Amino acid sequence: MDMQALREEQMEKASQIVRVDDLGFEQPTLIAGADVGFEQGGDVTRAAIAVLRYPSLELVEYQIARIETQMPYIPGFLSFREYPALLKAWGMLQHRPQLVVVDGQGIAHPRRLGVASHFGLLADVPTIGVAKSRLCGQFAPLDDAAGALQPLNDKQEQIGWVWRSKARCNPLFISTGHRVSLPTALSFIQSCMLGYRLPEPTRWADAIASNRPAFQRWLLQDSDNRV
DNA sequence: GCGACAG
DNA sequence: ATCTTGTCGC
Repeated sequence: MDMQALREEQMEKASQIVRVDDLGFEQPTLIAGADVGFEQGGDVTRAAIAVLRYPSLELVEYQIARIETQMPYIPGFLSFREYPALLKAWGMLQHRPQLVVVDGQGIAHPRRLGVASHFGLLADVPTIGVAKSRLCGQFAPLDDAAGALQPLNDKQEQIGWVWRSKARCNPLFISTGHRVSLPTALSFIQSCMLGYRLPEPTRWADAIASNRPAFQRWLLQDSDNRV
């Protein structure tokens, strides 16, 4: 693959990313979490999108899309590996979320186009990037207490936040995906917490993509409700 | 040249 | 990311 061409595509699309609030709603009614996993040694890419009601944060719908893996994982080029499956899952949704929390960086990326930004631009939906580790940028030492916050900076500009969502847990890396400002990205994620390290949209998407016990229990309860 | 490096 | 049991700490 032509890495230089991908790099230029990133820079071109990054210039289209909207970093200020252009949400299209006062308070959202439906939000979503998106996560991607892999099967069969990496040959199959699986994207899960969970739709939650806001602000109650109950799960109302989920979709799982599976496609043949298109690209290897290369740091800085994750979005090209993950967005095709994400777009497929997005197209399968019966509900239309007004904002999507994507597992990965938004503009906290060397060329300011992490997977959250890339997906948000292609789907034309407001997105926020929530990553579990750092890709680039620097930040001051973070206090141990839950709620500790530091700006994530790179080349004289703030590209995100480092936020300890829970005590004794590694911090989250939160950044603008698309059509959301940095302050809004942080406060919105803070309004999606229920006592765990990860915000609910991400937590549900992760549980669904990995078929976790919490998701299996929800499936049972849901089938009982339908009977 | 060397180290770092989302998922 | 994924492969996987027990184990340490609150």
